[in-house]
Amino acid sequence: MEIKVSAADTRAQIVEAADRLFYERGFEATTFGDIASATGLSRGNFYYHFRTKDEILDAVIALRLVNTSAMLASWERASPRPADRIRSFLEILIVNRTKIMGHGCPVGTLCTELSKLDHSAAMASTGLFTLFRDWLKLQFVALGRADEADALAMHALMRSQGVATLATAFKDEAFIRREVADLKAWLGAQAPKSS
Amino acid sequence: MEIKVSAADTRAQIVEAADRLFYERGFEATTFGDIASATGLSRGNFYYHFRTKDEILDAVIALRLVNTSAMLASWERASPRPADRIRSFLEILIVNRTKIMGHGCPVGTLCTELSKLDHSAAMASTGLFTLFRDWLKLQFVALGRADEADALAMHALMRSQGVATLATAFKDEAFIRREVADLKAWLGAQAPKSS
DNA sequence: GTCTATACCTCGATAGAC
DNA sequence: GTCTATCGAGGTATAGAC
Repeated sequence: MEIKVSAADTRAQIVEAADRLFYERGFEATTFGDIASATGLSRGNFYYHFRTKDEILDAVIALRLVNTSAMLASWERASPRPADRIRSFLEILIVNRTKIMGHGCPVGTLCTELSKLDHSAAMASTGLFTLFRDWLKLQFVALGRADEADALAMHALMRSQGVATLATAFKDEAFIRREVADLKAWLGAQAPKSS
Repeated sequence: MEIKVSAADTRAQIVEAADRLFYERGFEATTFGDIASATGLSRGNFYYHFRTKDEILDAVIALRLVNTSAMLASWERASPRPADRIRSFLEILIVNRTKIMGHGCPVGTLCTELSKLDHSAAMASTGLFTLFRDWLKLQFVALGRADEADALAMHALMRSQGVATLATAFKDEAFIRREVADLKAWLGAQAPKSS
C-alpha cells in the first residue's frame, strides 16, 4: 500500500501553517504569501482547497477545537484527581511561556481580533474558550463545588488570560511563574468546604 | 481675540479619531480612509501633519499617555485613601463595560497587536501599562505593603486584563460585575497585616 | 493648510495551462 | 491537483493645484 499524498494532506498542511501564522502574526496580518512561503505551495493552489481566506479561518478554528479537545482528554487520562487536572491547565502558562510572551494566548488574541473586526467567525472562536470553560467546570464539580463551578471555571480562565496579556507586554517570565504559583494556591483553597 | 483653527487643531483631530479607531478596529485594520471619514478631512492632508501611519500611532500612544496620567491624577484628587484610589481603577471595568465587551482593553489589545506585528512601537505601548503599574504600586506602598507593592500592582493589572479579554469573548456583563466584586474583596484583604 | 489626482504596491481572488 | 499569470480592489504615500 503506497503512501498517498492526497488533497487532504495538502489541505491539512495549509491549515496547520495558517494555524501557526494566525497565532504568531494575527489573522488579518497573515497573507496568502506568508502561507505559501511556509508550506512551499503556490498562492493559486489555495483556491482549490478553499474559496476564501475566511474559509481557511473556519478550518483553523475547527482544527483548534479538535486539538484542544484532545489536550483536555489527555489531561483527564493523565490525572484521575480534578485538582491535578486543573493544575495541568495552569501549567500551560509555563510550558508555553516563550510563545505566550511573543504572541499572547492563541485563543484570547484570536477572539479579541475577530471581535474588533466584527468578523462572522467571532462566535466560533469563542467556542474555543467554551471548551476550556466547560471542562474546567466539570473539574470543579468533581471537586465538590457544583454550585460555583462555572464561576470558578471563568475565574481560572480569566486569570490565565490576564497572565498571558501582561506576559506579552512585559516579557517577564518570573511574573508568569509567580502568578501560576498564586493560582495553584488559590486552587488549593477551593477544596470542598466540609470533607 | 479670534478663534484660530490652526494646524495644531487639525492634527489633534486626526490623533483623536485615530485613537478611537485604533481601539475599535485595531491599528492595522484602520485605514486612512477610515480616519478621513471620521474627521471629514482628506487622505492627502494627513501627510502634511504626519509622514507615515506609524507616526500617527506614535502620536496616539503619546496622547494616551497624557490622558492616562490625567485620569490617574484625577483619581488621586478624588480620594485621599489608597484603597479608594485602587477601587477607582477597578471601577473602570464597569464604567467602560460596553466598550470593553466590544473591543477589549485599549491598552492590552494594542500591546498584543503590536507585539504580534513585531512593531517598533510595541515597547512604547507597554509604557501605558507601566503608567498603571507604577501608580498602583504607589497606592499599595501607601497601603503599607511596600515589599509586595509591585507584585500586587501587577496582580491587579493582570486580573483587569483577564476580565477584559473574557468580557470581549463572552459579552457577559454579570461576569464583569462578579469579578470586580471579587477584586474588591481581594483588595480588602490586602490591608496592612498588623495595624 | 487642505485639497484632488495619482503613483505604486500588495492583497485576495480568478483564469487557464499543465 | 498544482502551477503561472493576471485581474481588480484597496492600501499607503506622493505631487502639485489652490
